[in-house]
Amino acid sequence: MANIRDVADSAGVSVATVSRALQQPERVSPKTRTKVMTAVDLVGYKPNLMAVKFRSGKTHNLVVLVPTVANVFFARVISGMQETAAELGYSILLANTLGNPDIESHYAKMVSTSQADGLIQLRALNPFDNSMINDNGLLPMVNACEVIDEGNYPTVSLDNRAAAKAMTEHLLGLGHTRIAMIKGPHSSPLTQDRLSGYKDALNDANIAFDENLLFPGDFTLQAGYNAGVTIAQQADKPTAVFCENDETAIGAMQALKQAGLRIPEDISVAGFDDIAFSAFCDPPLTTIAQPAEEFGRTAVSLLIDVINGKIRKAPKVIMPFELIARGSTGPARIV
Amino acid sequence: MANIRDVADSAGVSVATVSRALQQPERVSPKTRTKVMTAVDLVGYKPNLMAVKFRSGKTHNLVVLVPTVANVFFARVISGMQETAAELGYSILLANTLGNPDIESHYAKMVSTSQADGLIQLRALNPFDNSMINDNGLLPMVNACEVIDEGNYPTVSLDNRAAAKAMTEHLLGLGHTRIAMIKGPHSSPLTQDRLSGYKDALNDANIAFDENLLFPGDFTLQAGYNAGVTIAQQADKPTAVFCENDETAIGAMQALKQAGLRIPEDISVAGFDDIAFSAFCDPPLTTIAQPAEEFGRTAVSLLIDVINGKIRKAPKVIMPFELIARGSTGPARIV
DNA sequence: ATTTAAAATGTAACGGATTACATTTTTATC
DNA sequence: GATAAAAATGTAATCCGTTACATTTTAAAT
Repeated sequence: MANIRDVADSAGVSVATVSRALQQPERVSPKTRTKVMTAVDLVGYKPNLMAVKFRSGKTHNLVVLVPTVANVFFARVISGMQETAAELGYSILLANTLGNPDIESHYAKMVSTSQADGLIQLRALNPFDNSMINDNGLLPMVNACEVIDEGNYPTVSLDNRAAAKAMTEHLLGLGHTRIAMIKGPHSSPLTQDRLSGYKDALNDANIAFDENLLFPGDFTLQAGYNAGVTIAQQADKPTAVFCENDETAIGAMQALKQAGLRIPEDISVAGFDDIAFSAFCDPPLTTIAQPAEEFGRTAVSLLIDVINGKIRKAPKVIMPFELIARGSTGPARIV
Repeated sequence: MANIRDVADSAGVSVATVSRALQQPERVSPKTRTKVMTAVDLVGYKPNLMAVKFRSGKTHNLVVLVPTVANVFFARVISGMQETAAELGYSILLANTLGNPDIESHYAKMVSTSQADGLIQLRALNPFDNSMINDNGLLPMVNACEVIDEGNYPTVSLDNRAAAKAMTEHLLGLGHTRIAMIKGPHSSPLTQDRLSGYKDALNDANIAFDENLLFPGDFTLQAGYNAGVTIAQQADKPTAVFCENDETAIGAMQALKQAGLRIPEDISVAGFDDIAFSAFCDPPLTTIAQPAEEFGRTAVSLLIDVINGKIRKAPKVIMPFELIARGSTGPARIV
């Protein structure tokens, strides 16, 4: 591989001149510029960006930890990230962690080992050991979507509690009083927040919270299906099911329909996220839309501010949500 | 940030000794090893991997170009990649290109600019200009899933033609003779191959190919829906629709059902890919399953062989497929 | 033509870890 | 205890651009 010295030799100038001709063309005479460009082509010079980044100490890489890119919601967030990153001259190094702590740690260490300038987590947990925190006591990091309170990191999140409350109120407004909830993974603060919002709405409506209407899940189609099967078998069925994400809802609908229940006539189903499939399932799913791409854009933009020291107090950005009412929810069946 | 010299000073040894204590502990005395380790902790030393990679010329990074991580099939492929890469000590730099040539080029250049050792493309086109081809005339690259013939690159692909033929034969076997096809994007060789397989089967069955049974698509839910609407409006409807991917099929089913057609009684629908949603839609989708994770594993493993110069003639790996018959296909309605 | 300022170019240090080669220390052997 | 061999450690070059500082060339002004 040709290096800058080969170009300098070929052009008959010094390496400094070559560097200037490439980085700040106005600093060299037009004659020299031409000579250098010709030499670059001649020797097939490609700058070794590893060397550049090594010397400058700035990699212009951002690591993004995603539990799984297979989550359609995350995919949209990532698109937004890539967009803003490209605009600001950064690359996204996307780490599909599969929840594996080894993979998480491997990629997160890219920051402390100078391979990336900052980190965005699209997940809640923060199990990084201190080896990942740099000397200032703070890793350049932003938490998005699933947010933790601990730590002085900027966050971009939804008011999940308010959104879940809004959805529950939507169901209450349709006359439902026995509303089941299929939860997300225990470890996720989303699950806690959405559950709280659900309870808030019940409370405001003077309906007692019933532990038996809570079903476990993990945000997957299969978990939703399993919960749906259980619900369909119950003697005293709920008239509505609020699922903590759309995958869960789609899985649950499948089980409920297979059990002979009509949606929404016999039972209403609501989701959360508004993934693409939700508009195309049968019936189309009532859900909470989140500005996914905007999550990504905001997170990247915040992270770059952190990296450039432009942020003093860590901002906590709350994004707006929208309740999308579709065919999967309807008036409660009179029992 | 503490560097290796700080450690050396703190431990009272030379930098060479520190390096050896960390890389090849058996090369230094136990006494020294302890001193060095203590110093490492004391000064909070984290090796600058940018420096290491710069000097060694090996980044142990692999760039993966994906048109969109939102494609659930690709998400599985990526998981497989990450798995094998981690095993072999490599990191995956995932580039969600959105089909944007600027983004593609940006990430692909990471190889020629020494920021990554190799490249995997999960897409067919090969528009890279020569600036990305290094001096040996060949970029360390593997094409997976969507494969091009040109170029002497290893490939991992499915026999899409055979798979499409198998699916068409499945439909023919159910008595269908008017089988529509909703295609993928024109630019994709997958589309060509799957169309060829479809024609092969028709040909073998002595059924004339009918141009009017071909509908455009682009692998999205919306495109499938649009095609479904068109099909449902036709006077002389086909009795089966073969979609070139599952998203398309799910979108099409939605439109057909909304138009009052029963699936599969009135019309059968088949897809391709076996994404997770396909088992949970209504009715569950008959489709072609591909070993997605295995695609990823194989691609990474091949690429690393290429990087290490272990490959002479570029292998062309063909992965097996499986037809998954579910509820969306049934006997043709007697007309 | 001379002086001065501005523009262009060159020289060399630097970033952080690795490693070939040189040197010192330890261990083994007689 | 002397000598050789082996082990441990140190010195300094290296990877490749960038850039502060030094020097040379060109242009402008008198």
